[in-house]
Amino acid sequence: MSVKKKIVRIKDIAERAQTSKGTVDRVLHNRGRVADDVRERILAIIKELNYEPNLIAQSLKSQRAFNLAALVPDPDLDSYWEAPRNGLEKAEKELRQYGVHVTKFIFNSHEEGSFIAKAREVTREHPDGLLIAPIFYKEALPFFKEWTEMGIPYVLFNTQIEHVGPLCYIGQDSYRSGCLAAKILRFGLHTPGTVLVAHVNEDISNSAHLITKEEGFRDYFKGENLADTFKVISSEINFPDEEGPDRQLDEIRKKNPDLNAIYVTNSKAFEVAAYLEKNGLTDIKLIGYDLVEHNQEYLKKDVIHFLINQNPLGQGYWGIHQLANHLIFKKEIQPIKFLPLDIITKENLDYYLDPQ
Amino acid sequence: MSVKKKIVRIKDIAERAQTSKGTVDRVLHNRGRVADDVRERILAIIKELNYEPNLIAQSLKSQRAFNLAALVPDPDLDSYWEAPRNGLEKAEKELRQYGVHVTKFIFNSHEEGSFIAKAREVTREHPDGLLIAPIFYKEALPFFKEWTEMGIPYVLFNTQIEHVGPLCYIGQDSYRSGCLAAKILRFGLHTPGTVLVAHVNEDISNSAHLITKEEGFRDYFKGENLADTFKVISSEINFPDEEGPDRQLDEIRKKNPDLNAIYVTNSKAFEVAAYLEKNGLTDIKLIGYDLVEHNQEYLKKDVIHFLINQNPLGQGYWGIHQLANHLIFKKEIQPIKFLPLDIITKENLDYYLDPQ
DNA sequence: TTTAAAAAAGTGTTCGAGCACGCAATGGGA
DNA sequence: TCCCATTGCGTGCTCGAACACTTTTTTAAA
Repeated sequence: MSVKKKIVRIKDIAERAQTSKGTVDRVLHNRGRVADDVRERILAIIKELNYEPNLIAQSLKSQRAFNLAALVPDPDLDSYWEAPRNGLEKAEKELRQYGVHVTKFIFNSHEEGSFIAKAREVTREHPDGLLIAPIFYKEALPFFKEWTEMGIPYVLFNTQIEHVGPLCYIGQDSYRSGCLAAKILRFGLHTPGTVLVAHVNEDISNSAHLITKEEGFRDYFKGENLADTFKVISSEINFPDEEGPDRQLDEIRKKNPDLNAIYVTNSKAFEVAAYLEKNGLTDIKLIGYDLVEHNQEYLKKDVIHFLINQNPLGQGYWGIHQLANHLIFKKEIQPIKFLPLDIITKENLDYYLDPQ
Repeated sequence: MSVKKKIVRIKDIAERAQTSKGTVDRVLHNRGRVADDVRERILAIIKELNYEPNLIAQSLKSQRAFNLAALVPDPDLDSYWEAPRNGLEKAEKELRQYGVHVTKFIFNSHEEGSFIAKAREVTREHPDGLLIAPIFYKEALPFFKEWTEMGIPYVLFNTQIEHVGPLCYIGQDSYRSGCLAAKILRFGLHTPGTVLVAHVNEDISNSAHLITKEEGFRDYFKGENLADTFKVISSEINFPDEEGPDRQLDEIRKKNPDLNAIYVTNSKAFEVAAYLEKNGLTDIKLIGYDLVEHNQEYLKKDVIHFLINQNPLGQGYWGIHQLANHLIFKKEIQPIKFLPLDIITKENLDYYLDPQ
């Protein structure tokens, strides 16, 4: 017997309280102008009937526009940023019904000045909410203060920054991420040797999360009596576009002939993979991050053995959704939303490329 | 300059076509009684303006109730089925606004008769849609025919059955799943030896997907010149609750002293793990499926090295959503929705336990 | 040409919540 | 007593789509 569930409406409450829906409405929204005894009676009935507003009718009526801003690096300069853009566009599409519109402010991920200029633009725009990839730590700080004062909620993603009062952070637990990388490499290491942590083409001073990854990685190899078997070294490998990492890697291999695994802490594993392939180094295990096209190629060729997916698409997607949850649906927001550490191989790659 | 994005309404289309919203409505719903030339004009305008109906207004108006049924095994008898239940309850909660209500029909996963009885109940109830875990292949077939005739769309999950005309299947690609398990084990295997595929406490005759997993697993070890290095054997290991798999596993080890890896094709890896732990067999690699509690324990103790998550929660969740997409939102449904093959270790387990 | 039937097109109400508006009752000051 | 401000409360329109209902136009038969 499937009985149709009764929905409690404002009108029902009004009838029961022998008053009108206008009055109930005023009580619900604390708009005042209601006699105390009537308010008490209405509140009691609301509780008794367990009234829950019909979100559908609610959002149909309100129809207000929510202008969100997204401050993200240019995907044309670093293809890693394509995914967050797709994610936020997907969320925007879903939420357009609710009046959400996202304006993108694209900056050059290699120039602090460009970031500052775009951040200023955001301030001028005065959006209802902001999604930001704060890859320039120092430069971003004063803006956080400003936006907080202006009452603009902002969601951080990709790079975790503590104590700046964002609505929430979306991304990975960098420390755990390092542990996981270590665990996987260790599972595939058959002989004692040296393991390299490589920070490729990234300014470490602005990227605390890469350091955190290294910590997690090193701590794993410190535990479980692995310290005697494996030596962990780390290196910043920077080079201009035309060159490759060849010179630096040659040097490292000369110093450590027993090098048998490399952990690349960002999406640039393909640079190392190209080097390994060129030199026929098939017995060095390689693990890196993110499903950018070049990484996928080498993953399919088994030059890169595993990739950890930071789910950049999900970061963009959930970032916009968190803002919507806060602004539109008035939901409580968890200050940290860690996304899963997805382990990717040739065999399960497909499922992580285009979500549903 | 943030211009408010114009939303295209039926009325807008009507105005542009110099007709009334009633006519546009008839065109949109193929209700006929519209002159051909007018219909053409309206369709052109709909395309041009890229009209998308406002789902909010739509569902506010219709307010009809959708009674869905879920035919699933009892979680109290096999805790694996807790997750699908949670998933479908989560989906139900999200969709309650749209009038969705899910009635659960719980059967005993060890008794065909119980399945048949509950399936009959479903038929009697005549729901608007059905989500079903068809673990009893032979017994389910006649019901599929019946439900098709009654016009009840049904979504299969967990077990893929071909050619019965479901709305869609939700679950994993079993073949790929086997390949992946092989790939991971092989990555950790340092010495030649024997690899066991174990079907634990499951009636193979009713579980084609376990066979498919084994195929994928074997094919991986056939490729890449691994056939000389590793021997793959398989075995059905069945035992009553009080006993363990000890006798059978002892025997297998006696015949294959070089056994160095075991692949359990269902969620019962913990049974094998208990055996390995008891006998101190720390150098046998073990991989299995699903995050049931016992598996988690042994994963944390590193007795189980990896688990592949079949995302049973997601299966329940998406199953209900697919029905809703079909019934309420009239979306085109892909006949197969493969869920990702998530690789789980101790380090990333947390992120897969409670979704978002 | 008239007329009825059929086809085509237009109008108006409904869903539940939000909010503007307006009316009635009360109170205080002159 | 009159006037106006304040408080309390009710009415009615709106959002966009769905659909029942009415009105207009066309077509075919007499």
